[in-house]
Amino acid sequence: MIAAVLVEVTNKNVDKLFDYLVPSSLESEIQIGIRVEVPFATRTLEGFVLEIKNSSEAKNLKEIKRVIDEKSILNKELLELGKWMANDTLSSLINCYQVMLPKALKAQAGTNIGKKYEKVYYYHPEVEVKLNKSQEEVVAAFQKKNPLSRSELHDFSKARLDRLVEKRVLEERLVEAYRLEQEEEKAVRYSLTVEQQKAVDTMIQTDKTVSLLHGVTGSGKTEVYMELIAHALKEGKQSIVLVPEISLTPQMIKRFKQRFGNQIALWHSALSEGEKYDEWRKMARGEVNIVIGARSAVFAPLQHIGFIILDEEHSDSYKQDSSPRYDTKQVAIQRALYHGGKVILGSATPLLETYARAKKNVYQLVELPHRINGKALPRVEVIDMNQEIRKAKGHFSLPLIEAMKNRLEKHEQIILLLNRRGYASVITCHQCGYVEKCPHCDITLTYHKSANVLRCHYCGYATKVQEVCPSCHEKSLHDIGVGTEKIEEELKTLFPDVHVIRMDVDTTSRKGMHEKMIKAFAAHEADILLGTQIVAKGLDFQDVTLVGVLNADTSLMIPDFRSSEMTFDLLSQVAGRSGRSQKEGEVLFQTYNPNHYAIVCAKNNDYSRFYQEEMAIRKVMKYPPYYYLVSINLASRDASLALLEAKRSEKVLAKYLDKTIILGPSPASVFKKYNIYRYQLILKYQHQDNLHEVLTKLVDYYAANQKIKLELDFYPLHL
DNA sequence: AGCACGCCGACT
DNA sequence: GTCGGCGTGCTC
Repeated sequence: MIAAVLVEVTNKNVDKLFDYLVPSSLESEIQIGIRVEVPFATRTLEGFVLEIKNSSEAKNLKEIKRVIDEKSILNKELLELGKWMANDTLSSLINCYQVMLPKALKAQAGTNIGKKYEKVYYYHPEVEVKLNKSQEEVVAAFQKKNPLSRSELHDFSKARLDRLVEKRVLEERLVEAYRLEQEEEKAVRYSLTVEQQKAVDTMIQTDKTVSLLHGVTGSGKTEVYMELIAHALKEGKQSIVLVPEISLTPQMIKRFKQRFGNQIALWHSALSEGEKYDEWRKMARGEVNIVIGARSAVFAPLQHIGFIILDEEHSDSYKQDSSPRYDTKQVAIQRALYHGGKVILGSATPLLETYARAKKNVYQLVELPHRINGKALPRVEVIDMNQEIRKAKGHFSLPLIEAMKNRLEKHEQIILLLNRRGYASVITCHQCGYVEKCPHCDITLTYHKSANVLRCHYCGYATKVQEVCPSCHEKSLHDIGVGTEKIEEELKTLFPDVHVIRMDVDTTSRKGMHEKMIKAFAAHEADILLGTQIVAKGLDFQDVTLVGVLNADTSLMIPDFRSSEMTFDLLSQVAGRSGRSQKEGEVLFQTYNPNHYAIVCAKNNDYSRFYQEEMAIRKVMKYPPYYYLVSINLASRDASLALLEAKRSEKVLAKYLDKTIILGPSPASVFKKYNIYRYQLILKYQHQDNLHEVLTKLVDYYAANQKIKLELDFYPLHL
């Protein structure tokens, strides 16, 4: 018997099958998808058995050393999914398998993450011995339940139990346990509105694999998801609910537990590797029917998938930013096709591509245009900072200060958003908000201090930094950038007695801090929650009646073709944080671009107009959804070598890709990181049949090159 | 990836 | 004379 093994080494050169002899003693244990230990050159490696056969082309076969697992780790579906992914992203197969598994189950020599065992005591009443009073007390505990775990016998000391074990009245056994206990919540029923019920029915009945659930904030998407899951359960099918990491809060999980009790497994980065291993086994053994998790939960080893739901489907967290750069949506679709299940994409502000597909009837479009409590969305006002800046106190305009005063007097709460995205290296006019854009790519130029130039990191266009603003002719072009600390200081001057919670990457990076701050604010321990992007996401505070965005435009200046879309998403989301309960909410956007469509549409909660405006630009500028993008990065410690190879690649690609627009080479958005320099090529195309073939050749060409690393991204969300 | 093999420069 | 630099090639 011969086994073809894919070894753990993540390198394109060894990303192929190696044949090994299976010693007869191991023949009964070997299965496809199981892990084995094999000799490989001078080392011992782990790998997955992908084929079992009787003959081999290779000679001098070595023997498999050891079989690691009792049962196969990768089932037929996951094995196929990995192959599809490797081909789809042009990354190594072993990498694709590894990314689907918890560390405990990756092929990786040297990791040792074990199962947890718990001591369980069995009571044997048939054993006839004399017991004293204390021992009778212990035995009495077994009246209701037998056996009992050690934790259930917490009241009794080890010594006390040991005596009974000696007498053989009790028997100790070690039983496999899970680190995360299933706690039962009491079931809460939800009733759906007519609109929600209609959405559920449509998504169940449609013959399309993918549905887009487009619902305004507060339209009750979560109840719709739960109803779909319940429907699947009735048919004996399981579901996966994917959420952005940041939304995976205890409150959110609680809602699902209240409805579905202990049928849920969790999957997110805060779990320890041991916990992940346990959750994975619960899924693989069919002990749970629902998996809630972040991106990689899309690989949950469930057997009968009914629904895969992607909440906040526009979130960039669904894109893996290292190899394999898979798109969670594509993986979900692939799995749904295999299982005959369905994919549900939910968002208040769908990704432009998603909405375009729904409009074209590729996806089923389902709209939830109304808030569940029948309340109107909060009133949004745009404050034109061009007018207000002279009267403003620091970063606070008079209308914002007034509104804050008013709310504070009523003891209502305020959220302040400091939009810090794209904060780095952008030159802007502090008088009128002007930013210089690339004439070819329509993205903000990045400031390169050393050469004192502004450069487009898509196409490489460069121009000298101006002294005077071309728009308002004031001499006030500066690097942008305000931090939350500065704003907090200003707040203290404006409102000396007010309690502020500051939430940004710095204050929330410690584990559990994010959660703690949210709790504190919910408990009214502060009047103002000041933070970056993080405050915009899905938080639900009853007493918040004012949301202020200090600088709505900053994200408009991000050097990325999605900057308008990101701004619209952010503003729409943060606006939805105000007036969640009975009190009426109010939202203020401070901006230098009061007439920009992203801001106007967010103010009017008008997704459809935003969609039209943005689509027109995408069409002219040849961006998605009209064109597909591929980003190619060439990285090296040697900057000039990276550039040279990027230029060579560009020539080769230009020769073979006749219908593709090639941009660059240009310095990548993060040009230098960890002393590695990166140049970027961007491909834009609509139809290019040989694209995969040509890029495969390019990948293979650089696979052997130690000095250059080629990174390919077929689904770049950002460039 | 990691390691062996092999071919050229500056040292105890 | 040898130690060690890294370019090349191989791993069932």
